[in-house]
Amino acid sequence: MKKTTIHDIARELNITFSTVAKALNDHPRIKASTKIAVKEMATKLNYQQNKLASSLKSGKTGIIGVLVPTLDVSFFSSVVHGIENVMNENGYSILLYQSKEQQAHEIKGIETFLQSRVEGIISSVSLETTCYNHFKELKEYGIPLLLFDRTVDEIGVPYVRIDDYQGGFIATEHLINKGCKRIIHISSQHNIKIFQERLRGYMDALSQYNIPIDDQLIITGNPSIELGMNCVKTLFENKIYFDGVFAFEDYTGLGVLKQLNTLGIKVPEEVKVIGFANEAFGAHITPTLSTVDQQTVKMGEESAKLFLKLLKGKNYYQDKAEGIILEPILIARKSTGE
Amino acid sequence: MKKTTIHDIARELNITFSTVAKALNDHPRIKASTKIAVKEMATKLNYQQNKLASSLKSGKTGIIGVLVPTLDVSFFSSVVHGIENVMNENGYSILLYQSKEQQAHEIKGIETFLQSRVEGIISSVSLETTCYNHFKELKEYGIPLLLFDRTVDEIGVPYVRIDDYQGGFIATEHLINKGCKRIIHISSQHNIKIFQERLRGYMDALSQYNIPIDDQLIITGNPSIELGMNCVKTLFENKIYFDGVFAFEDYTGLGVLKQLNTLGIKVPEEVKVIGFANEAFGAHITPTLSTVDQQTVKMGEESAKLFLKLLKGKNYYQDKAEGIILEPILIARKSTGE
DNA sequence: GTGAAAGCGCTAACAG
DNA sequence: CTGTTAGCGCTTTCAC
Repeated sequence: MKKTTIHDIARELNITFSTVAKALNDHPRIKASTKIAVKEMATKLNYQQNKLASSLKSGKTGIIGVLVPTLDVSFFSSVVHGIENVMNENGYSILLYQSKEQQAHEIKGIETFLQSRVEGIISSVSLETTCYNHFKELKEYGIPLLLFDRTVDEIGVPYVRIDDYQGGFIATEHLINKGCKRIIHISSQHNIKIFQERLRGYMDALSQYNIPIDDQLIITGNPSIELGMNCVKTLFENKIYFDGVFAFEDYTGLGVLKQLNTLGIKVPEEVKVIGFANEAFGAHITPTLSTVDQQTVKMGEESAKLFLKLLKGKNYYQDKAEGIILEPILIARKSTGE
Repeated sequence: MKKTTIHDIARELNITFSTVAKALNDHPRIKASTKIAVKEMATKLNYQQNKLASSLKSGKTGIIGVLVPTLDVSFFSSVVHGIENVMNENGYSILLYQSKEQQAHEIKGIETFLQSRVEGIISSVSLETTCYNHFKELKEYGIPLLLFDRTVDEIGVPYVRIDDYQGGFIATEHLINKGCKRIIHISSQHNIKIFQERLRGYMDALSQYNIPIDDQLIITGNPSIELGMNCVKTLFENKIYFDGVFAFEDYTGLGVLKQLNTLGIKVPEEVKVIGFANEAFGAHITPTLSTVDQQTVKMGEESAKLFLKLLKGKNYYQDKAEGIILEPILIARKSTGE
């Protein structure tokens, strides 16, 4: 069935389509009575405005591209949830793309967005991205870009993330306060700023409390339960003593708990463990896992709000990129003896 | 900066824009040399096809609307993850909308999709939807619609879901096999088919094993940890004996475990518990929670595949709606004594 | 108040 | 092999 257009409405009412267009857009110079007539006819004919046409003409699509590594990780889906909420309230729609942690997909996603003439892009950089030209070009083209969580300074665009340095610091400090002296830090093997910041927070906390930094105690790998398990196994086999573990994300922390349990090492009595991200399972496992909350939904909402605020200003790209740093929140639970 | 169009390319090359258009679309009657020249110029000028214009003209947007209650529940985000994967591989983009479990938002979402001229909609019905006209109209308009998980027969469109009856049956049967005689079922207060089917499976399993159905043992409420906790508390206070609980979803099952633990009732020795959905936390809590897996990512992928298959046929809406029923998979863990 | 007309950037006949 | 032409459905001056 053919969709009805403003021409159909015009024909029925014996007026021109341009009058119909104005009536539907509540143009001030259109008589109230014809506005009513037009709108009645519109609903009668099931008229739905063709946004393709109006966007083509007006140059505004009302669409924001959201590019994330995957939706199958609660962190990202929560953030997207927050983004969609705010964007939706402000009349924008979300075009969704998953990079699958691959640079090639990221590039394709941005290309798709450009072709769809999105009014801006909100993204979190994939782990395997090493070259940022596809993001930098957006800036040159004047397409608004905002990065959240996995931000990259070099790109120089507005950003929203938590203070990962602070998060790493308070997590480590918490372990120190609970009496830990030899604290393992498990981090990422990837060159991702947020993980490096957590590491920096870890090191500074140790320094501040006069605990020597031991390279043996810093281990890297790919975020996973297995990583946590393997770390503990290896440390144990190499007879490296430790009494605290700060894992850069909760699944790795979970692996640590599992392996400690397998080895019969008591948590929190012998070893205390803290993760990062406040994944849903942490509050329900035994022992409950201490962690650092990243305010995911809020991160999405703040991303959308900052984006819209900048969009409403004259030029999105100011002299220096504005950003929001959310506070990491320590969630102390049983795994650190709370 | 003004976006470059085929006219810009044409001007640079002293040919007409229609030749450029054909060259870019690899039209057979265009000389190889000019195709090369055009494509080189296109990349040189950073040309990006304007899909708004091409969609407007061709009537094909390559966009699918995905309407789900929320992304802040891992079930839905996993399914959307699966949908996006398959759609992306097939050259489609996803326009995302969350209904927030409200009929009004659902209606607005569909309206947005219609205005954006999506080529179809994949959705899961909100809990608070009582009137399905907004979905039925899509069928009348000939807009392809596919429902997953929370499907509604009355709407009469293609669907993908698991066999919830079977899921309810095997969950209950599992408890019976483990020796339970008085099995609580916690279900939804909403009139949602999938939950009613789980209930039906529960009742049939009891009947088949000659266990009387006792209305006292069937409780309804809103899916949540609190629901599970309150159910156990109430049963206990009313001195209603039970030795098994089948919760219609995992969070409710988790609440049951928590409250049983608080009351000092041993799981699985005194009471066995099984949930439904295989949420991420279930494998990591203590005791690990038995559950029924819904194959979420596969559900998304199958939804997209069936949708695309029907779309490629002559008419999407056949005589009778085709559907895929995925098999529920019993995940037996410690909470049922596995 | 309403109408006429131009044009957004592209596709797809049809003409040469 | 390339060019001409007519729209897709809308927004937006400018005229009346």
